[in-house]
Amino acid sequence: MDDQDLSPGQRQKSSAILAATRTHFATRGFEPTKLSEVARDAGVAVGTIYLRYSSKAELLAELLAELLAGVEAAFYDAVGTGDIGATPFPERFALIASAVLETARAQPDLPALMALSAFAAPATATPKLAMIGVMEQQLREGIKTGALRPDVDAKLVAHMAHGMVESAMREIMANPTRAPQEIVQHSADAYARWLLAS
Amino acid sequence: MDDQDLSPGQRQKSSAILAATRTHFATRGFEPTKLSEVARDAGVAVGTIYLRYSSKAELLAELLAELLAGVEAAFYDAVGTGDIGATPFPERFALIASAVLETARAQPDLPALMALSAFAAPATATPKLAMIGVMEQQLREGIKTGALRPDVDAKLVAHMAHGMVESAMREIMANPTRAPQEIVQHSADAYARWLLAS
Amino acid sequence: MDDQDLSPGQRQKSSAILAATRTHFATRGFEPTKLSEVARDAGVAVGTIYLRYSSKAELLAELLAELLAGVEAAFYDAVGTGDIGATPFPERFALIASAVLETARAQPDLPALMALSAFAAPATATPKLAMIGVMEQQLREGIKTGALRPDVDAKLVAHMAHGMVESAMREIMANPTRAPQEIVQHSADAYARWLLAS
Amino acid sequence: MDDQDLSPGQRQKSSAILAATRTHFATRGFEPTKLSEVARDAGVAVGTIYLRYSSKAELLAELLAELLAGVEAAFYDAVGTGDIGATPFPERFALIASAVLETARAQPDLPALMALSAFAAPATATPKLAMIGVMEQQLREGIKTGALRPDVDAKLVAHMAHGMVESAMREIMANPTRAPQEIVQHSADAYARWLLAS
DNA sequence: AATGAATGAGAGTTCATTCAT
DNA sequence: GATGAATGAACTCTCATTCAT
Repeated sequence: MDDQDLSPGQRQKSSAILAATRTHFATRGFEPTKLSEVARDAGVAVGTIYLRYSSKAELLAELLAELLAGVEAAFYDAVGTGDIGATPFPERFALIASAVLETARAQPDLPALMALSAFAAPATATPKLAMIGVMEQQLREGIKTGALRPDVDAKLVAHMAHGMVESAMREIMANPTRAPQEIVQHSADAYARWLLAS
Repeated sequence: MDDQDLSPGQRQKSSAILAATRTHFATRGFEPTKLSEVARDAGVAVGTIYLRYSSKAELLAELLAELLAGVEAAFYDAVGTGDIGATPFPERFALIASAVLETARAQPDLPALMALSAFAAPATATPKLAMIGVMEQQLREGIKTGALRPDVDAKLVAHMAHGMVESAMREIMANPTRAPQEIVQHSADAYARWLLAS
Repeated sequence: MDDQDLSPGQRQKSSAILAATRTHFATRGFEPTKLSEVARDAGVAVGTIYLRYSSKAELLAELLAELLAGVEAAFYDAVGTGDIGATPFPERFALIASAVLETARAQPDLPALMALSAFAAPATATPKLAMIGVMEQQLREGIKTGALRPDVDAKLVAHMAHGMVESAMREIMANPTRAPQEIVQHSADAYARWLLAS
Repeated sequence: MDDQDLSPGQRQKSSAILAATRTHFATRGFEPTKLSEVARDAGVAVGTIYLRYSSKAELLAELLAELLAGVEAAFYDAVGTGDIGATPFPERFALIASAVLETARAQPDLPALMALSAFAAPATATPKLAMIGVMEQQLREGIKTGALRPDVDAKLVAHMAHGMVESAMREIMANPTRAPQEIVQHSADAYARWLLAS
C-alpha cells in the first residue's frame, strides 16, 4: 500500500496490476471483473495482487484514490496553462471548457470507474469531482467582479455547465467523425451567452 | 415472452417479477442481484421466472425494453400537456426542461438501469434515450422557423441541453433542501440566452 | 438444520452427508477434509451440503451435537441393561466397564472427532463426556453405602478409571488378536481390588 | 538435516525454527500452522526453513523425532533418580507414577503433537511412547520376582496404568486447584492394591 | 547461506439454472 | 403451470514452495 520501500521491479508490477485492474473495472464493472484475468493481463500471478492489496475491494479503493489524485492534477494543469486568473471572461470560459474536455478525454473511463465506488473498501467515500468545485469558484469570482450575471446560483450552474460538457463529450466519443473542438466552441459560446453580465 | 395467451394471474405474476427485478437491478446492479431474492420479493418460485424469461440477461433485456417504452410515453405526456407545438420559444424551453425533469423524477432509477444494458441479452442494444431525440427535433424546428440561432449543431446542443438538466438533477437529488423548480428556471433561462435567435 | 419438514429423500441425504463428514473428519481432521470429497462420498453435490449447513464449521458443530446425543443415549442404554442400581459392587464394576467399552466400541472415532471441537461453530462448546459423570456418581453412591473405600477422591478416580479403559481400548484396537472381554475382566478386577472397602 | 557441519549460528537457527514450529503445531495443529508465521517467530526467513527441512511434513517429522528422544531421556532420568532397580515394589509404583507425571508435566504439549504424526513424512511412523514400554518391563520384572500378581497381562496393564495417570493428569490440568501429588498418591495406591501379589 | 517476493494449485463458498414432483 | 431442492461451474482468497538476488 505504501509506495515506499519498493524496488523498481515491484513498482512496475504494481503499476501493471493497477492498469489491468482499471481496464477491467471500467469495461466490465466490479463483480464481473475476475482477478485471475487481471493478473494474467498484468503479467503477474494472482497471489502477487494479494501481496499488495488485501482484497478486490481494496484494489478498487486504491485505484479510485490514485485516479482522483490524477484527475485533480490534470485539471489544474489544464486550467493553469492559460494563466486563467488574468484572462478576461469570455475567453476564460473557453479555457475552462477546454480543461474539462481535456481532463475527461484523458480519463474517459472515469465515470464508469467512479460509479463503482460503492464496492470500494469503506475508507474511500465518493469524493466530489474537483472540476465542479473549480468551476463554481470561477463563477463566484466572475460574479463578484461583475463580469458575470449575479442572478444565478453558482453551485447549480457549475453542475449544469459541467454536465453540458460531459454529455457533449459522450456524444463525441460515440461519434468519431466529430471534432472535439466543436465542444469547446459550443460550450464556450453557451457559457458566454448564458452567463455574461452584459 | 409473449404477452399473448396469458391468464390474468399469469400477467400479474409477470408484473411482480419485473417490478422486483427493477428494484434489485437498480439498487444493486446486475451481478449482485440474486434471482432467488427477486423471486421471493415477487412472491413466486425461482422456476417461475424461468418459465417467462430464459435467463437473467433476458430478464434484464425485457425490463429495459419495457422501461424505454414507458419513458418515451412519459416524456411525450409531459411535453404534450403544454401543447408544445403552439407555444412560442422562450416558454417552450421551460416546457421541455420541465418535461425532462418530470420524466427523470418519475424514473429516478433510470440511469442506474440503463447503465446495465451491457449485461442485457445481445438483442437489446443500448437505445438512445428518447428525450434527447425529442429535444433535437424541437431545436431543428426552432431553427427552421427562425426562432433559434442557426449557427449551432442541433444534435450536439440537444445532448448538451440534456446533460445540463441531468447534472442539475443529480445535484438536486443529493441536496434535499433545493427546490426542483430551480432547475426548470435555471435551465429555461440558460436555453433562452444561449439559443434564442435575437 | 431442523429435521422437521424434510421429505424422506432429504432426510436420507442429510444422513449421507453427516456420515461422509464423520468419516472424513475422523480420519483426516478438520482442515484436510475437503467438502468436495465429502459431497462425492455422500452422493450429493457440494451445493447440497450448503442447503443444510451454512459452513464447514457448522457442519462439524451439527455432527458433534448429534454424536454427543448418541453417546449419552448409548451409555445409558448399556448401563441400564444390567439394572445397575440393584447390582452389588464387585459385579457393578464389570457392568460399568462393559458399558464404557461398548460405548467406546460403538463410536471408536469419538475421541478424534471431539478433538475437533475447537473448529466447530461457536455454539458447540466441548461438553464433558457423560460417561465420566456417571462413573463419578456410581462411585459416590458406593462410598456412601460403605461398599467402596471412603479415602478416595470420587471425581479423580472417575477420570482415572475411565482413562484406564480408554487406554486399554486403544491397545485392543491396535492389536486385533486380543479379545475385548479381556478389558472388561482386567478393568473390573482392577476396580475391585483398588476400590472395594474391605 | 544433519546436525553435523553446522556453525553455532546455524545450529541456533535450527533450534529457533523447531521451537517456533513446536508452539504452532501444538497450539493450532498441522494445517492451520503457517510457515510464514513460524519463520517470523523463529526470526528467520521462510526460505531458511527450507534450507534445513524439505517440506512442512518433514519439519513435523523432525520435531517428533527430537521430541521422542527427549521424552525417553526425561522418563529415564525421572525414574532413574530413585535407583529404581533396588526399590521394593509398593514404593516402586510411586516412583513410576511420579516419573510418568513429571515427564507429562514437562511436555504438556506432547499429546497434541503426537496426534499430528499422521501428517508427518511417511518415514516417521507413530512411535510407541517409551513410558508404556518401561512400565511393561517393570511389571514383568515384578511378576517374575513374585512381587506382583502373575495373573495379569503385563502389556495390557501397562497401557491401563498409563491411561490412568494420563487421564488424571488432564483433570488436574483443567482444574488448577488440585495438587499434582494427588495423582501420584492415588496412582501408587491404585497400583499397589491392584497389582501387588499378596 | 539467507532472504522474501513471486507463484499457482486448490480450498470454501455462491448462485444461475434445471427438472422431478 | 408452479415449485424449490439439487446441481456444479466459477469465483475470491490462502499459503506451501521456489528461486533470483
